[in-house]
Amino acid sequence: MGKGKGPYLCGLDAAVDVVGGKWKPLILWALYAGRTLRFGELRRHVPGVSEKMLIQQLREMEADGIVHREVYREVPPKVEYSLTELGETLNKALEPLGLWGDKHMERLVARQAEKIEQSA
Amino acid sequence: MGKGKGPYLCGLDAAVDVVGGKWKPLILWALYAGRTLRFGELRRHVPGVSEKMLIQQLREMEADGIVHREVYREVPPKVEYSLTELGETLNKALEPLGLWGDKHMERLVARQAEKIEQSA
DNA sequence: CTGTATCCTACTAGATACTG
DNA sequence: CAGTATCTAGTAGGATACAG
Repeated sequence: MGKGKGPYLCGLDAAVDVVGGKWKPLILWALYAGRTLRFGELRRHVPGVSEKMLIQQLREMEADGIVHREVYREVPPKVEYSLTELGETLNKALEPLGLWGDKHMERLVARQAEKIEQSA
Repeated sequence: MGKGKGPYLCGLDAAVDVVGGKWKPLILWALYAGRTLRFGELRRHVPGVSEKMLIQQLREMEADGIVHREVYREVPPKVEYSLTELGETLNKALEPLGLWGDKHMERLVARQAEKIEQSA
């Protein structure tokens, strides 16, 4: 996401461009409610993500102003990630969507199983 | 989206898998609030979309149970698309996100401009 | 009018190895 | 610990032509 697709046509369009993709929802979820995590911790909270993808997504979210990156000049290095105020407002706006997903999870999982089956 | 990425880890993860991608937000927006549109009308409401992509996304959304497809056996053919009840609940859950996008549109557009510049 | 079929490209994302 | 670099595979998405 965030690939530059021409002017946004509505707020939803713009917002999905910011939160969409395979990893960003999980990152937002991991940093939920003021939580602060180090790079390694965050990685463990997002199962299956590679270092490269995690960095890439974090950098995009940082540039979008929703993630804050705090570097401690120590040895060994320590970097902490958290949501900015804007990020918190985004997470608030995502709450109903998350609840919707929880509520209809079964149906969505079933549909997903079909798709995997088809591609096999 | 909807590519089969293993089990969902949270509701937000599942929901974004359903609404994510380049076109689905615009389709949901076009069918907002009980609106019913024919294929050609819908296409005009989603600028730049190809026939192939529009069909593909609609089929996925139909399979996910959020879009209803009504075929009229006439000549020339006529097909109408609308949201199901589940689709309407999804749109309701997306409302805060759409508002968030509207509110911060300027910032997001600016960030988007940077990205396009970089890739040039 | 509403789709299908085919081919093609660009980008997303994974694996692996390496660095301050 | 927290990244970076490179190489590669898979997939989203686009162009075009055709069909019921």
